[in-house]
This record gives sequence, C-alpha cells and structure tokens, in this order.
Amino acid sequence: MSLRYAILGLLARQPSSGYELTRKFDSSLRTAWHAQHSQIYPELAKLEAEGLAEIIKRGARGSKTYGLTESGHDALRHWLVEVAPDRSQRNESAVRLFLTQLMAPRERRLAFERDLAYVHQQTAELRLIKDQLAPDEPFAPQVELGLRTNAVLSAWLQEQADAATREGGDGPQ
Amino acid sequence: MSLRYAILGLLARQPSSGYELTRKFDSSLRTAWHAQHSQIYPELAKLEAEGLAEIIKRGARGSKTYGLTESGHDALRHWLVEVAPDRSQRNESAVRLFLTQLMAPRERRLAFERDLAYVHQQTAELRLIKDQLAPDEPFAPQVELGLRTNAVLSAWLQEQADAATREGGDGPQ
DNA sequence: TATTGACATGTAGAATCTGACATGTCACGT
DNA sequence: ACGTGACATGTCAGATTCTACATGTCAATA
Repeated sequence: MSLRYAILGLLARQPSSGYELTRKFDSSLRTAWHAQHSQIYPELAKLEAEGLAEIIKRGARGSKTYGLTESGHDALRHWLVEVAPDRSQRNESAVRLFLTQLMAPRERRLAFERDLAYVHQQTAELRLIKDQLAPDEPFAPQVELGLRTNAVLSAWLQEQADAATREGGDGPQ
Repeated sequence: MSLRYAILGLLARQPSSGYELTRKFDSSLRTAWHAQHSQIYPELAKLEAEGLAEIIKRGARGSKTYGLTESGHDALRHWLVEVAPDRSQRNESAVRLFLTQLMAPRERRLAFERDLAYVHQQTAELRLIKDQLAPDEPFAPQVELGLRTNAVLSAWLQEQADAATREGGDGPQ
C-alpha cells in the first residue's frame, strides 16, 4: 500500500496532476519509491472514488489537478503515525554490490566505476537542489541526508575500485 | 528479474535449500531485496527446469540443496557484467522520511526515535557480524559499507529528533 | 508419550507492477 | 501549413509479489 500513501503524501505537500506526480516519482522520490504513470492514474481514480482525493482544478489538455480531502489527510496521518513501517527494501543496485565479489577484478572495477559515475551525477543534482532551496524550505534536511549518504557511498566505491585495480583489474580504462 | 539473479547469486556463493535462501533474504540480503518462501520455491523449480540450477543433495525432512550449473554461472556473470543496472528503488522507510514534515513535531520526534532504535539494532547486528568475520572473508567491505551508512543515518536521525524536540515535540517520552 | 517449535516445501487467489498500446492537446519553429 | 516534442490521460495483458492455506519431519522437553 506504499504507493497509495506516497501519492497522498505528495498531494498533501502540493496538489498535483497525474502527470506532475509521475515526474515527482522520477525526481524527488526516485531514491524512495518507483511508479509509472500507468500505476498512478488508476490509483488517483481509486483515491477519488474512495473520497480521499478530489479534483480541485481542470486545466489545459485535459489535465486534472488533485488535492486531498479531509479524510485523505486523516488516512495519511494515520498511516504515518500509527502504522508500523515495513522495513523491507527492493534495490537492485544493492543486490549487485552484494554480489560484486563474484566478478573478476577487472569487471568488478568497471562495475564500481559505473556506480561511481551514477553517484557523482546524483550528488551534482542534489547540490543543485540544495543551492536553489528557499531558506524556510522544510525539505532541506532530506537533501542533506542524500548528500551525506552519497558521500559515504562515493568514498566506499572509490576504495573498492582501487582495491580491484590492485587485485589485477589494472590499467586505465 | 532481480529475484532470479539474487537467487543465482546466493547459490553461487553457497549451495542452499529454499529454506536457507529464505533466511538469507531475511538477514544478509534484507537491505537489498525482499522475498518470501512462496516466491523462492517456484523460482528454484523454474531455475532447475531451465537448467540454471540443479539439486546437488537431498537431506533430512525432504530438504533439497541447489547449486548452480555451468549455464547458471554464465547467466549470472552475464547479468552482472553486461546488463545495465535498474536504479529504481522501493523503500517504504525512505518514503516516510520524505513525508515526516507532514507530521506534528511530537509525532515526528517519535517517528525519528523509532527509526533510530531500528538503526541502532541493525548496527549492533552488523558489528557482531564484523567481529565474527574470517580474515579472508570477501564480504567484509559490504559489512563496512553498512556500518558507515548506518552511522550517517543515525547522526541525521538524532539531529532531526533534536530539532523536532526544540520545535515543540518536547518532554521525555 | 504428548506437545511444542524449528525445519522444510509447496500451492492458490488476490494485489501490485511493468511495458506496450492508444489517443489527443498545445506551443514553437520552419 | 506542417512537423516535432513536451504535455496529458488512459487501458490492458502479462509478470511479479503477497497473504493465506496446506502438509509433513524431526529434536527437545515436559
């Protein structure tokens, strides 16, 4: 049921259309939850049918902006406060890190470097977001957490890439 | 297809029964991928039918220990080296962190403290694993990464809990 | 010897998610 | 006037995953 509450949460922060939600799942929420538009539109329809969300504006090109109803806010608050978190995760990159030792040193080094490039790019995006943050932005701590986590990951990946090089996956490129 | 490769990877590290795999998904792999036994047994049967895994031992209580075949190793190596990683994640706890600002300071503080307790417990488990690690254990760096990530998370959660307390979620308990 | 709990494997139906298909609007540049 | 690309919403078949049901073994202990 996380998709439902992720959507309710985004709508609580800012009324949005399905299209806008899709982009948010792809940007700000990308490290937390993944969803395609083909999942988002039906869920919005269900949320509306159940009285948790409502269309508050119809714009150009048939766009529909949804906001939370009273009971939508209640449902979200209840989930956040009363429901025990599900700690299980699905993270393919983590599975790969777990299995890297099964690769030969050379392939391992390339895998670490590929991840390193990804983390660097993510870090750059986060820095951009951080610099553009309004001073009162309540979202600032989350950006900071992302940056700190990326710093740790980046250092670790670099160490592992170096170790793989020493082990025989040597040479530039 | 990550489940398939997670299983192939675990079997490459160590031939196992479905029951043992289930426990590994619940312990060492818990921060990377989640799967129930009801998913694992059918997948093992498929793997065997496709010639990627084979039963290498039948033990007590009808247990079947699977190992990888030649083509199982090939399939895993191909996936690790050639297939582009899927970076999308599903992590309910991260969704909750993203939405904590929607809670009142008091509830927010409690949520942070609940997470803090969980991270502390995870850290204790990792430390235990680290202390029991054989000196040549190739899995040591992954344990180290877990510890470093947990340290960052722990510090951040403590800061946020303190901030929530200052904002009005005060008082012990 | 009866019970309990960990060990061990499986299936079925429902819910969730993916990838592809389908349709149409609107602004901008050529 | 035409094409292109971003905007915008939807559906559907097939794959993946979850919850619950179902069955049986074996060791320890009361």
